[in-house]
Amino acid sequence: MNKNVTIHDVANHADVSIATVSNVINGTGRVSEKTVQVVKKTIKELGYYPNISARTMKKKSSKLIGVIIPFLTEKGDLHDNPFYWNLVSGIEKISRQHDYHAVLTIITNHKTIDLSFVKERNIDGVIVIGAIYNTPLVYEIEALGIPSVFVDSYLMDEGAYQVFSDDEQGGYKGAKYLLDRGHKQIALMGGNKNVNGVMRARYEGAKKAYYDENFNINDLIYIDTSVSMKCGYESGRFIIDNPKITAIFCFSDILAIGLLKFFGENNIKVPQNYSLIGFDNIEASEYTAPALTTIAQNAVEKGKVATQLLIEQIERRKTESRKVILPISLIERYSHASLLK
Amino acid sequence: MNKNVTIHDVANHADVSIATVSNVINGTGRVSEKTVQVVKKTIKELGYYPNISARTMKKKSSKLIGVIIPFLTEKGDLHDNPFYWNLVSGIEKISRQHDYHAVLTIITNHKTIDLSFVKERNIDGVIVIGAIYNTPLVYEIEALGIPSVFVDSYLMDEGAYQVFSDDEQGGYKGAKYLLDRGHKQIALMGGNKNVNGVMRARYEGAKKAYYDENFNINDLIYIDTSVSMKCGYESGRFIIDNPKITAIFCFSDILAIGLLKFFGENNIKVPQNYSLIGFDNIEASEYTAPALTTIAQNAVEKGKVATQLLIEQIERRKTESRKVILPISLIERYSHASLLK
DNA sequence: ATGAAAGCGCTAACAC
DNA sequence: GTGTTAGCGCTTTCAT
Repeated sequence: MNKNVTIHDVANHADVSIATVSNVINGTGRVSEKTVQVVKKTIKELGYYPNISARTMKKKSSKLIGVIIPFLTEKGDLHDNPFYWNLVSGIEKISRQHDYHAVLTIITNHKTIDLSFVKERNIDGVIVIGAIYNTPLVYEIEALGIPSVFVDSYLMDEGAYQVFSDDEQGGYKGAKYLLDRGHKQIALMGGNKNVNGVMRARYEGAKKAYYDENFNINDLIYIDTSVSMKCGYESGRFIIDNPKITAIFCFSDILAIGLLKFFGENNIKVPQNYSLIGFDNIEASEYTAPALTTIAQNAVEKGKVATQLLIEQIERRKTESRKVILPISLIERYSHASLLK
Repeated sequence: MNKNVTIHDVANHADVSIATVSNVINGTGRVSEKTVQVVKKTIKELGYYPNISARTMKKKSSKLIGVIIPFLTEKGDLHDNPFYWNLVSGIEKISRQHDYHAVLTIITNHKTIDLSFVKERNIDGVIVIGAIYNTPLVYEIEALGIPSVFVDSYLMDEGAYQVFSDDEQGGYKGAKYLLDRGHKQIALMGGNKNVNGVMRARYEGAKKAYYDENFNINDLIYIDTSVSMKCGYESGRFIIDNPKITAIFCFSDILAIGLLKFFGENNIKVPQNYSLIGFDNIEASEYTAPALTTIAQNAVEKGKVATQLLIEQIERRKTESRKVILPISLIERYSHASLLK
């Protein structure tokens, strides 16, 4: 039972001063090799662990990273989107590698943002997921005056550190892929693109494909919904009510999975009756029937990159860039067909 | 720019001592109503936030909860199991409600368990997910000598605080449900039940159903695999190679989703050719074709309960019990059929 | 009802 | 190469 072993105990046992112990621990100052060994041995014997709170007080750095996840408390509990978990596990991994720890905070209600823990705990930097441009959360984060990285946020602020996937390219690729196969009347399905930058970027990408290929932009329909299987399911009605539509490009695999259920129940075949493309490439997208053609992004990687960017900021090392755009790719599976002969 | 406002600043501005300010903040001691008001006003004006590190040093309590998630770094990256995310969001929610913060730690390699952060950061208590009985992790956690709650761990230690679903009852219900419908040759599919208590409990439950209903226990097959869609898919071969099997009870919806894909590709119909039951009731289980009959458990709730139990321990309030078993229920959907006329 | 002061465990400037 | 010491910002005991 080594209760509360402090640097003093180590110093006493090793017969040196606490300053020397501190130097050994931090690799600072000049300490003879012999002393280093003695001190290290004593540390081990005594089962000494440095007290990070004390260190935090001196250094004004807690080695803590705040992860802020805003949940729109609407109907669709975002609980069920595996995307977050992947992101967080990427964040955790890199944090740990650099001796940081991740503190999770889920903000449920935008009206009562409470960022006080950042000051109270001397949080070194924060990673914010899916913030929305021109929103109190963004201002409050920036007002904190500490390093921050925004993921999937599409802030206009050029100075902000941001990480996102190449959503526009993804939207472009998906739409072009469909266009190339003879689909002209495409329904896009996603979250509110006026507010959600990710959705807007994907939408803009799809639109660009229409322009580039000289198709009529009016044939592009946007179904504005929430990102959940349920909403994907419920949007099915609209699609079959608009008989011109031949393909649907869901801006989330989650939506596509819901829609697939609706189609199944109504005896509509994919890809025979409709071509369907998803977005995200979540694991389940490979296991739908038919397996979903989708735009892949890597959430774990996204979390890792965001954390690296943050830590570089915190430690004032060179930061390669303020904005990292992760590549996406199209995974061809079996939910699409060509209309061409 | 209120940089580093301390209790001294507040005391100066309010023209009281720091002790009084401290008393106001903590609601301790006797302070006149008037002073309270003045101090509170000053705190607001100055934008003062108490420094938790300093408080931690005095009180030996950090208001930090460690969440420890062991990942078996095998093939199946557990990244993709939405279960964890639900659990964690439940933990985070209750933590925040009680002014704690959750620090995530994912232990990837059992050989190098590093729990030093618990001592270094004065972590008040830990929640461990899916630990395995008689394993170094468990000993090290218990050696920490701080409050802990084990989730889904099935430790034999009667003194350990534990939370899990009624897995045995779930196994029982699922098997009995199938038995009642004329299925005798049932394949169970799950993780290694010699090591994983959750799987063992579900298995024992299923076995019990066989006993209770006087069926031949030899007709119960256990397919030992890893919990991933891929493994569910790959286990399909074994099932069709054992023609007596008429029903499969997957101890995770994830597995059932994988198996469903195998069946689909091989033109095998569910529930016409096989009855299929899952476990967990993840959101996707409602969106498979056919929708999955499954045993439901509530991961968010599990996280919440575990956190409550932990905080009660930490704050030495009465703890109702050391072991909480959450109820499960059977959700009837469309992946099963009766063999009876 | 309020204040003075000790001390939590550490780092870092400075002295030796 | 090593030791002394002054805080970091707070809580808490003990005076007043």
